[in-house]
Formats: sequence, C-alpha cells, structure tokens
Amino acid sequence: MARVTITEIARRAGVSKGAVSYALNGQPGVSASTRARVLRVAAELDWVPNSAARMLSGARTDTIGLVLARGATREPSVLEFVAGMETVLARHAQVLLLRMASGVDEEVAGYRKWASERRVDAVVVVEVLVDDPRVALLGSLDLPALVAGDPGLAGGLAAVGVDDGAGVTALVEHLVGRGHRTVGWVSGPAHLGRVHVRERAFAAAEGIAVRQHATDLTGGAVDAATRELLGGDDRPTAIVYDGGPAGVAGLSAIGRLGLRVPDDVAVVVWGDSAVCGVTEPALTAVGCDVAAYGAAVGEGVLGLVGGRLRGGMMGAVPTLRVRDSS
Amino acid sequence: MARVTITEIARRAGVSKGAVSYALNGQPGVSASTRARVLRVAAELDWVPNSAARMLSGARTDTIGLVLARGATREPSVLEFVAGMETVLARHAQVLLLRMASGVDEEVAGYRKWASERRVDAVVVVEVLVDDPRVALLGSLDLPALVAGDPGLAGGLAAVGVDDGAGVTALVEHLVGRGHRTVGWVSGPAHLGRVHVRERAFAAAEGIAVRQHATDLTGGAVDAATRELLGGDDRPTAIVYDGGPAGVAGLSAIGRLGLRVPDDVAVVVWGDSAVCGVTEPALTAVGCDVAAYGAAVGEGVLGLVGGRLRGGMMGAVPTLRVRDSS
DNA sequence: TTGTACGCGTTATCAC
DNA sequence: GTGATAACGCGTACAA
Repeated sequence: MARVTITEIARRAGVSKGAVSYALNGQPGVSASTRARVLRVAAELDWVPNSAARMLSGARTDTIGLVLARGATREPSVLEFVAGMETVLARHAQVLLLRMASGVDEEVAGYRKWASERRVDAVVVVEVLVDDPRVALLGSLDLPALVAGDPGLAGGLAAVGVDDGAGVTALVEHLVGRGHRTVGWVSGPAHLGRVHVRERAFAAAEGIAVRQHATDLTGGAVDAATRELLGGDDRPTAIVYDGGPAGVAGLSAIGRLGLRVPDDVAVVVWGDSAVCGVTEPALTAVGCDVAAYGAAVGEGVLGLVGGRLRGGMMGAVPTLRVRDSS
Repeated sequence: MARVTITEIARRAGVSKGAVSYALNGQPGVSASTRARVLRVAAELDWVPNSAARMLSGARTDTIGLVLARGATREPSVLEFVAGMETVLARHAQVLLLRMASGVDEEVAGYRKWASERRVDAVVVVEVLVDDPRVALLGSLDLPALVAGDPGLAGGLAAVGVDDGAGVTALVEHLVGRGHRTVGWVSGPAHLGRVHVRERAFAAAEGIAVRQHATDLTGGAVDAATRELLGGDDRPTAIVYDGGPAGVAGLSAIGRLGLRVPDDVAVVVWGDSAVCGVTEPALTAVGCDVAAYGAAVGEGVLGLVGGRLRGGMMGAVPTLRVRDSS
C-alpha cells in the first residue's frame, strides 16, 4: 500500500534516481545489466509513475482538453464522437479533460486558463462557427489546437473535418434520381460552420433548388419551418432536416398537415442516429460514422502534439442510408 | 510569454518561496506588508500556478474522474448529466477527467490505474449494476468513489441517487387514475440497478399488474417486445418504455399493429427528453431534471473529497409530464 | 556508464 | 508572530 517511488527503487537496486529513470523509460545511458535489475525491482514493487511528477518534469501532461457547449447536449451524436476520440487517446496513454461552457466567452476563458496552468498539451475545438472567435484566440495563444471541422473554417489552425460536400453530392443525387427538383431544408443556425459549408455545396449543386429555413432545431421551430415550407404554392417535394430529433419533429409536423411520407413529401435527415431507424416510416439519413470521425480527430490531435500534423485533412465521408422516408 | 514561477516572485519580493506561497494562498505566517508586496508582484507578473506542481506538492489533484460505458452513447441524457456535474465542479475549480470503457473489466482497470497514478481525487460511478463488481473493487481501493445511483446498490460507498420509487408511485397513480389495470413495461436490461429498483417498486404497487419485458432497447428488441405484449388475449392497455428512443420505436411498433395511441394503447416513457415532446402523439414521460441530478452528484463528490459526505442521499425526484400519449 | 542538480508549488519543521 | 529551509516525485541536462 505504501507508495513506491523511483528513489525507493534506486535504493534497492543500488543505483541513482537518474539511472532508474533512464532504465524505466528505455533511454540509453545505462548498462543492460543495470537496466534489467532496475526493471525487475520496479516490477516487484508494482511501481507506477506519479502522474503529477511526470507532468511537472516533462513538458507534457499527456492530457487533451475538450470544451463542449452546453447546448451540444441535444445532439445525440456528440457523446459518440467523444467516445471515438477518447478511445484513440486512451490507446496512446493520453487522458481527456472535459469542460462544458455556456458560451464562447466562457470557452475562450477556459482555454486561457488551461494554457496558463499548463493543464493540457492541446485542445480540440468542436462545432466551429463562421468567423469563430475561438479560432482567432487559439491562433495567438501558446496552446496547440485542432479544429474538428472544415479546414476552410480553421483560420490556419490544424483541422480534421467531415467531407460535407461529398455528403451533399450523395444527397442531391439521391433526390434528383427520384424526381425531386425543389427541396426544403430545415437547418441548424446559419452561423454554424457545418451549416455554412452545406449551404455553399447546395448552392453549387445542379438540377435542384434548395429553400433553406435556418432554425434552432427546437420542436416548435421545426414545426413552424415545416408549415411555412409546405404552406405555399410551389411547395417542395422533399425536406431535409438537420439531425434525428428534428427529423422526428418534422415527421410529426407533416402528419399534422395531413400529408404522408414519403408519398406526398419525402424526408431526409442530415446526421444518422439510432432514432432514424425506428420511426414510422424509418428516416433516410446521410451521415458519417461519428465514432470513426472522433477517432480521426483523436489521431489528429496526437499528431499535432507530436509535431507530425500540419494543415487540414478530411477525417470522414458521409454516406447515404436509404430507408422508407424518401 | 516567459513562464512566471513563485521563485521569480520570491526573488523580486525579496522573500523565500515558502513565504510567497503562504501569501498567495491566504495562509497565516507572513506579515501584512509582506503579503501585500507579494500579491502586488504576482499580479504584475500575471502569475498562474502550474497545475502539475500543485498536484505534486499537495495531496490533491483537483480532478474528478468519470468513466462512461461505451454503450451509454445511446442514452440522450448522459451528456446532460455530465454537463450538470461539470458545472458544479468548474465552480469549485475542479476539472473532469473522462474515460470511455468497453466493459466492466476495462473500467475497473481504469480505476486501478488512476488510483496508482494519483490522477484523480475521486471517481463517480454511473449506471450502477446489481451486484456491481466496480462497487466491490472501489470499496477495497484507496480511491474515494461516489455512486450515482440508488444507495441500496452502493454496497456501503457514498451514493447520490434518484428517487425512482417516487417516480413509480407518480406513474402508477396516473395510470390507475385513467383506468389502466394491466400495464406492459419494455425495460432496459434486468441487471441495471435502475431497472432493478423500479421492478421492486412496481411489484409493491397496488391496483396494477405490470408485465415486464427486459430488452437491450434496440429498435428490433422494442418492436418484438411490443408485439408480444399486444399479441395475447389479456393485453395491457398501457405500455411503459425505458427512454425516448425506445418510446419512438414503441409508437412505430404499435402503429404497425394497427392500433392507435392513446385510444387503443397508452404509452409512457421513463426518462423525459426532447424527442418525447415532438413525436405524434407527444409522449407522456416521467423523469427528473437530469442536469440538476448531475449537479447534485457533483456536489456529492466534492463533499466526499472534502470529508463532508457520508452514506447516501437522494439527489433528484422524478416528476410526471403528461402529454398526449396517455 | 553513472551520479548530481534543477525545476515546480505546497507544507512540515525549524530558527529567530 | 515572522520568515527561511527542505522535502515531495519524476525526467533530463550536465558533470564526473
């Protein structure tokens, strides 16, 4: 039960602390016989390095920081993303420090604090915004940062994104192939980077007109947007909803209007999740493997800390899963 | 940019490191004039304590550890719980270390590692099981632990739970009041502590018979359980589903059987979430404010670290929100 | 090839 | 009361 330190190992092995450290870390500078003796003693005593001492001496904390907006609570995939990322970190003996923030200001303050306290080796920024103030700050702060989002929005920071352009292409192909020419889109807020990227991709798509209604994705807002889209004359024959919960709300709203899915209106969700498969009808969805994306981000941030990553890359490609709603 | 240390402050203020530390931490042992001088110098230099050094010297890391099962990814309320908890921790200058585990063994190994590395001051155990091996381990490990769950399942560990008995009472009252005498329950796995507690509460309830189908809550399992419940002769007039996604799947299954909600079968969900309010019909749900519960657990674990908490207590009481499905 | 000293903040122990 | 000193724990640059 008594805590074992390298001093104790050094005493028992009859060498200095420094030699013990070299031996345990596989560094050169000790003879093979000394190394073997030290390793044997350490194993006998069940020695485990004190993490605080390690963080203090080395320049590394083996810790990655992640700040989530409190509003991210709604998104069902966030935790899956975190899980994918943490799996990679754990495999490389890194730990994840998690903080929730009520707004951008609080988040920025958190980054400053972590940087000055030397709490983390790097941070991951999620749900990047258009002209994101966090990106601006982190560019000037002495804290390595990886943006989990489109490299074009990362302002020069390292980034690992999802190829939403490819997702839009797949979605448009699917809809056009089924004869849809006018499509509604009940999207998340326009300042979200993801929404911005898709906007441009939709605008560039040929053979289809997209009518976007940016909302906060609450039930009431989705209902209102759906009614507006379907209330006019030249109504869309398909509607895209951002996220499973919004898709469920959309199905309900369409049903209340006396329309049927997919006969009267087709429905597609951006961002596949478990709930998409259990609605009636089941929801066609486009989305990537969120856990795999999180893993790619985890690899990315480790590369950043290790000096191996530069610039941006795509970590996942969304695919279309066709179900009954389209 | 150059990092400021207390040694530097001591040099500039003309005192020793120790005196600086006492002054900065409001400890007695330095004169008022010395304290003022030290504080002024520290403020001028923008000094911030290095977290690693603080963890090393003190016996505390100001870190709370939380391990989530990878399967918890499905539960929409988990992140909200974490958010509520982290908010309290942040307010007390504590940070949250998050780890995902694939199984109980991996989780237990993680606790051992944290304990031996002195990574955290305490851990929070969520989704406690009947005869939980984690509880058994943590009781013998030198690592303070708080069980987020029923004190009766905590095996002597400190616990902060949800009063599910009160929730069952509210639910039974509601159903009996509407004339239901036979109720189906598509529950989560029977080895979950939460399910176990509700089982006993349902068994003790008078005036109502509950037919439980324990499932893994996947879409297919919910569908099968619903069909079994509604296929027989003496079929229940109401069904309780564990969780919003299961409720959505249940609605779909009931619809496919040609039955209507709530006219033919009433539906109630255990565990309110955003999706319950946007289905058609909207789902009656019983559940507590998960963020508030998380906050209570956060307070609890801080009390545990501070030596102020003993035994178990209830951190939240579920309430019934009646919507259109019952 | 091995030993020594230093960094970092807190705190127990000591000298005045 | 007031303040200095040393120890904690590890990694590593440097001296021996």
